[in-house]
Amino acid sequence: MLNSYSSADKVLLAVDCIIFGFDNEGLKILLIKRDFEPEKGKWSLIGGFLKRDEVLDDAAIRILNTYTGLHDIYMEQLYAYSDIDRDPVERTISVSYYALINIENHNAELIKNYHAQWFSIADAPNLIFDHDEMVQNAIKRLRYRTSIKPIGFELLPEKFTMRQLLELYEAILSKELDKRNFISKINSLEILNKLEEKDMQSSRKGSYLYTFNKEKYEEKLLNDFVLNL
Amino acid sequence: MLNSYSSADKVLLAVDCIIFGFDNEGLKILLIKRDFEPEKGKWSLIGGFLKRDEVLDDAAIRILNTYTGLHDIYMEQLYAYSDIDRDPVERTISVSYYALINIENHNAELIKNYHAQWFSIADAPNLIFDHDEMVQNAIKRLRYRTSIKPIGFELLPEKFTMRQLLELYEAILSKELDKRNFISKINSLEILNKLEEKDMQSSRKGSYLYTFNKEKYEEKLLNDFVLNL
DNA sequence: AGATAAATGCGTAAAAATGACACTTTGATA
DNA sequence: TATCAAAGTGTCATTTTTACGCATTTATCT
Repeated sequence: MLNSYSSADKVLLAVDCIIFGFDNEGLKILLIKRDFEPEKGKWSLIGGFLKRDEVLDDAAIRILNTYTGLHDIYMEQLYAYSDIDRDPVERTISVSYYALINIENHNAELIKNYHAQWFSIADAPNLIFDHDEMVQNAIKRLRYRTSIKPIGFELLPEKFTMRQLLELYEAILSKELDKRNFISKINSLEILNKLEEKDMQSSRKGSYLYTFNKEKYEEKLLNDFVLNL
Repeated sequence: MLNSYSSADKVLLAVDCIIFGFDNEGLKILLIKRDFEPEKGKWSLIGGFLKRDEVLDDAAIRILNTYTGLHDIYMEQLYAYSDIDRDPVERTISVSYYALINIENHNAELIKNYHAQWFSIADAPNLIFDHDEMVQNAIKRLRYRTSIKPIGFELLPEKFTMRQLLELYEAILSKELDKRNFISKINSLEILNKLEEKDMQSSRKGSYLYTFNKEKYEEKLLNDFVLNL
């Protein structure tokens, strides 16, 4: 009985996480200042190596937790990067994962302790290796996802205004949307609960707060649709 | 200067290729009868191991060539599969690639010598490991691709009839399409050249042959669109 | 009390896309 | 020359999308 493919080469397999967040200022990504060589002190995606007895999805979760304290984050696999010299130390293939999370919910404190930091997409620093390319591809995927699945549950606070949702979509798609049409399209998805309560920060009149209807939201997640914004 | 990440585990990295082809009979995939253990003699995707100094894209090309003699095939990366026991011999992560190719152009002879064989999607045998899952995901991706990029250049003969193109789309999407609407939608893409020449096999009247307008086709490949069939 | 500013809600006209549908043409064959 | 089988071709009603307009509501600011 065969117990190894002896002639085949083994390589290091890494995972890098692109974590998107959103707040009043716009779409952000979570980066860390690398605390080991090479490129120590430079900004990078949150990454680490796959262990021998670990599934990639789990590795992504573990690595994210190790560097940020974040847990219960659902990430999706994106792409495997394999340029020979992408990591100058040793041949490493890296599989990228991405997630959307709610910045407020996820304890800025903890992230701080771990030296992770949010950056606006627009003015993020240059990243090490091929991480900038990974981020660009992740943004592309995020845009696509936006057109076939509802987005927001993961990125907005529990209660949010229509304007916030609109601004989220505008930030992801990086284009302006007509408020009236946007509202009626979103309403037609039937994934929101309108609350009695209003947010009085934003204006004198105040704007109604909404929450996501979790059940309907998840139903929509299962069955792709086309959302034309 | 650091020259290894000594504490990290190394793993085998494989590539598996899902090769789609099309002929009068419909959409097919190319499989091989495994000539080594484990699962020797069973049907499987065309796969092999990444070499230490090789990029994944190149590995896919090399492996496909090794087992089928095919060359100059453009493949796209799909997904990395990493279940712990997906390969019973040794921990192996596999990255799947897929391609569309023209069955006729690619020399049935050569494929035969290499023991590779075309199977209709519908009645392909069960495959080893997680290869069935890989195929299902590739079909999903192929359908998606169909809705945002033109397809056919890779799958049809140089000259083809509208009916052939229609049947290709029907095979990929596995649904019937209205001939008249299909033709006008395809024409609106402006990627076809209508020839003077007719194909007289198909009917007494004969049907016009078309070729792809390579330039416009590739322009469309760059800029995604939405094709609603 | 009145002005203000933003949110909301209703509406609609024009443009675009979708989808359903049927008859004519053609060349080979008998 | 009548028949056949497949190719080829256009119209129109409906729905969806888009781009706006505008009157109303309401808490606050003066």
